[in-house]
Amino acid sequence: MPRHPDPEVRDRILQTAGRLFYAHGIQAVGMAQIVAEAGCGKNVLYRHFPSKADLVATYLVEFARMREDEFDRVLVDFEDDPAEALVAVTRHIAGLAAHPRFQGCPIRNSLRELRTQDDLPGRTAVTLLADWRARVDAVVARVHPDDPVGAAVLAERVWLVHEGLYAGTHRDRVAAGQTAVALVADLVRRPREVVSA
Amino acid sequence: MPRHPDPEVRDRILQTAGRLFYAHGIQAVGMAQIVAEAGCGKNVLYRHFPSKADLVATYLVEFARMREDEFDRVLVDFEDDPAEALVAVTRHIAGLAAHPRFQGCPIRNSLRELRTQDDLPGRTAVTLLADWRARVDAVVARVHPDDPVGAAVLAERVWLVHEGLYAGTHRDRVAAGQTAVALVADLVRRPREVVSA
DNA sequence: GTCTATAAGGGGATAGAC
DNA sequence: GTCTATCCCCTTATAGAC
Repeated sequence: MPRHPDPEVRDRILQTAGRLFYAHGIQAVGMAQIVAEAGCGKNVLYRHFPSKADLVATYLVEFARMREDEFDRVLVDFEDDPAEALVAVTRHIAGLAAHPRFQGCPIRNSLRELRTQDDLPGRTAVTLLADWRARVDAVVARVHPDDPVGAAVLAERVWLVHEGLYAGTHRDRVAAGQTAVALVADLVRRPREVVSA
Repeated sequence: MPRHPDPEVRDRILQTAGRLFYAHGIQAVGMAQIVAEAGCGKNVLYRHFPSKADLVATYLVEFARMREDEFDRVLVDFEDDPAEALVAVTRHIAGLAAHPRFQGCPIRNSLRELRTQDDLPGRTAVTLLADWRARVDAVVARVHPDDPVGAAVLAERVWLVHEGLYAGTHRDRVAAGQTAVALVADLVRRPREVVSA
């Protein structure tokens, strides 16, 4: 029971909210439940986050930051082999999907759940997803440094596979992960197809 | 203004509910809104559907029935060419995804939105998705009639691509559809890869 | 003052009663 | 068809402990 302003409580609120939002969905979790599980007063929550929309947006930003850190940690081992880096990133996602409590991609989930792209969470999700896509594109570009068209085709294909893996509604997510890794490895190692018209 | 039980009103309720559920999400649409837009009394709705869970489950079943009919209409043109049939099915999904009001797959959306697989909508969605998967598997099996392993690999890959396409969170769903069609065509026409261990 | 805890306001949810 | 009952939502405001 700290009596002085506690900078730690904000992190605890955010962590609790993130865990609940991810596990049960954003709309299914109320502010009262977050307060109860975070063990703080409702006043404190609203002091740090003026509204639920702010809390959701912060949750998405925080998740994206953590995911990009993981992304960087995976990439650092494959700096001189972008093709293998792409496979490794896919394998990393497959590892997430294999977790029993995996519930898909929080950013895509929020877009599917909230629908609107006009409010703060919607705009945040669209921006974060575009940033993430740009990162994947950057890696793919290094696979085909002299072939921008081939790189664009490959990026779109890899992204599509990642979308499928992040969907997370497979009957067997482990098998889906292995399939995604094999498929990306297949795509990335073969010379690119002839693109018609 | 019919005074007797109107068998037509059930369809109107179901159609209205389906349109609203798909457009805005299941949790975001209330029974009052459905009643208002269907132009019937609340008691009529609850006479046909005892609870919202029943209405949602019926909505999912009805959608699956319509989608399987579309599936059959596409397949009938490619009875002797299962590989092209698979590409055609993918192209059909791509056409759906290209629609400006496309919101992904209702069945997958309900699983993502509601999370639980224990209640009636959850069980219904899981069953319908398994049925749909079985249909895709049946077509893929005819592509490699003498190679069950290759067929299983191909089915898993095609399903993964379809999952990605149905996710519907792409920045450009038309491009994603073209990519999916090209990718499935690529997968289905090449001899299968050597599967390691 | 800052924390926790609780209550209230305004709205909308599902469901049922008339 | 309307109207009501009961509950939960987000949000704000109040009451009391340190």
